[in-house]
Amino acid sequence: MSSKADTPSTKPLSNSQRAFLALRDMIFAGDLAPGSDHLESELAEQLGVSRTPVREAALMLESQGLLELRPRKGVRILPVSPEDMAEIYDVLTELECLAARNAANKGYSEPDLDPLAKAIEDMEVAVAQNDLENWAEADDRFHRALVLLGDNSRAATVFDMMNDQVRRARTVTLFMRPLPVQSNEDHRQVFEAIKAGDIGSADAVHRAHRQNAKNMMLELLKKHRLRGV
Amino acid sequence: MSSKADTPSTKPLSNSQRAFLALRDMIFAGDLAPGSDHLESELAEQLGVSRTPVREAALMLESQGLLELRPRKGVRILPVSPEDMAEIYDVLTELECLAARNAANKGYSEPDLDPLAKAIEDMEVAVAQNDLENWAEADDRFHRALVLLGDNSRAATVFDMMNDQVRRARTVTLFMRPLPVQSNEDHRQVFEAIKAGDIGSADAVHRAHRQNAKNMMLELLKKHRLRGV
DNA sequence: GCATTTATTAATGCATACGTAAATTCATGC
DNA sequence: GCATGAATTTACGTATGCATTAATAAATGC
Repeated sequence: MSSKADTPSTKPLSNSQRAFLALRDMIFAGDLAPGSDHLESELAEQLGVSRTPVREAALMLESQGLLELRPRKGVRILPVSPEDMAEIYDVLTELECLAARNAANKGYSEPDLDPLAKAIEDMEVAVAQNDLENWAEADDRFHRALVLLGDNSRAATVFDMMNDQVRRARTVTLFMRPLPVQSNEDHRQVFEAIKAGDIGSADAVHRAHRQNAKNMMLELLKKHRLRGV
Repeated sequence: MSSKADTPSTKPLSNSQRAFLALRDMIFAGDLAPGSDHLESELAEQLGVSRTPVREAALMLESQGLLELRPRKGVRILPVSPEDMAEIYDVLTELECLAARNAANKGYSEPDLDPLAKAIEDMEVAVAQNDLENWAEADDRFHRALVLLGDNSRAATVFDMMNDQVRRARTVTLFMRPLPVQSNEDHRQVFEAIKAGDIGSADAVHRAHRQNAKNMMLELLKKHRLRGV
């Protein structure tokens, strides 16, 4: 599951870009554990390339806040503490609410909102089937579609960065949480507000939705003593 | 003028980091013009290092949105269109208002707010002396101090990135704008709201302040036909 | 004279080599 | 047995070299 739009055009990826994606996936999959150190040379060998592309990938990942280059200690996968997660949720909330207001303000027609509608449907089906994995995927899709409708590429880029970290935490906490019934109701309300062009409501409902998500996540991290995800 | 906190500790900067700072400054100073292309080898020669640190610096600058690496065309300094600037201001507005609310909510004592007070004073002196350069510097200081009081390191990092771009545009437009008298009044109101712990007011006042700044900047860019700053 | 193909150039992406400085091990003195 | 200092290892930062391939120029055919 990649956060960037998967362009179907088959452009030849450079080794650096592949290393970037590979390392990112390894971090999300937990193959590179939070807090762990890894030598550039080891990673290079694992990926079957020289140190150069690994280093370049590491520099990019560093500016995305996923790891840290520490001279002579290797790259350190940054753990995300509950306090970090609170920060991340706060930023996400602002950016998504900005998007929700912009979307409501633009007077989108129904087809434009299809991605939102589809994601909502999928979430409802998933909840009915008790399928949390598919729910999480559709939930992610909803939030990203919302941000795209906000039509602010910089907000979208920052959203992707932050959302990556949430995804990482969610893979750990997904099965600890109750069924997201209220969440689905929230999404529908946000959708209706945007469709109706009700800017204030879109912001308010989505803000409350995100606040709940934040509290839920922090509760889970606290309850299960997950201090560095 | 660096956006990162200037740590007084004299740590030996690597060539890559120096190249990063040097290139960034060259972009802000206009030595590397928006839209211009530059070969890695040229830049390397200018900076007196090999291509490697230049490349690493370019990668970092790319993820900050200041330039773009285009195979065989060199690095391209990204121009910032008025539409881009609108996006940037919208993101900045959200992050700063988040900070203003958080700051108001924390119940800071007077000494904590000193950086804000000092910046406001300096701005008033600068305006009285018709010194726009010093005003801009103090204004920047105010906004950054505000974000720091918001106590969200991720928001601060993103703020720095976006604010860099505004600074670049402001060096061009600074002397086209009227004296920022209203702006100073706004700052004082934000300060008072934070001191009083009035979250709603801090958000509302600062939001309006930022909206004005955005409109002013966009007007200037439009009026002077500056389509790629 | 124009289009198409071939040859040349040149800049990148990447591997590799190497000096340097940190970290570790070992040795030595007390 | 411990601390201090010397020797060694090691990982990084950076320079360099080279193969690849896009871009440009040249050449050929019609």
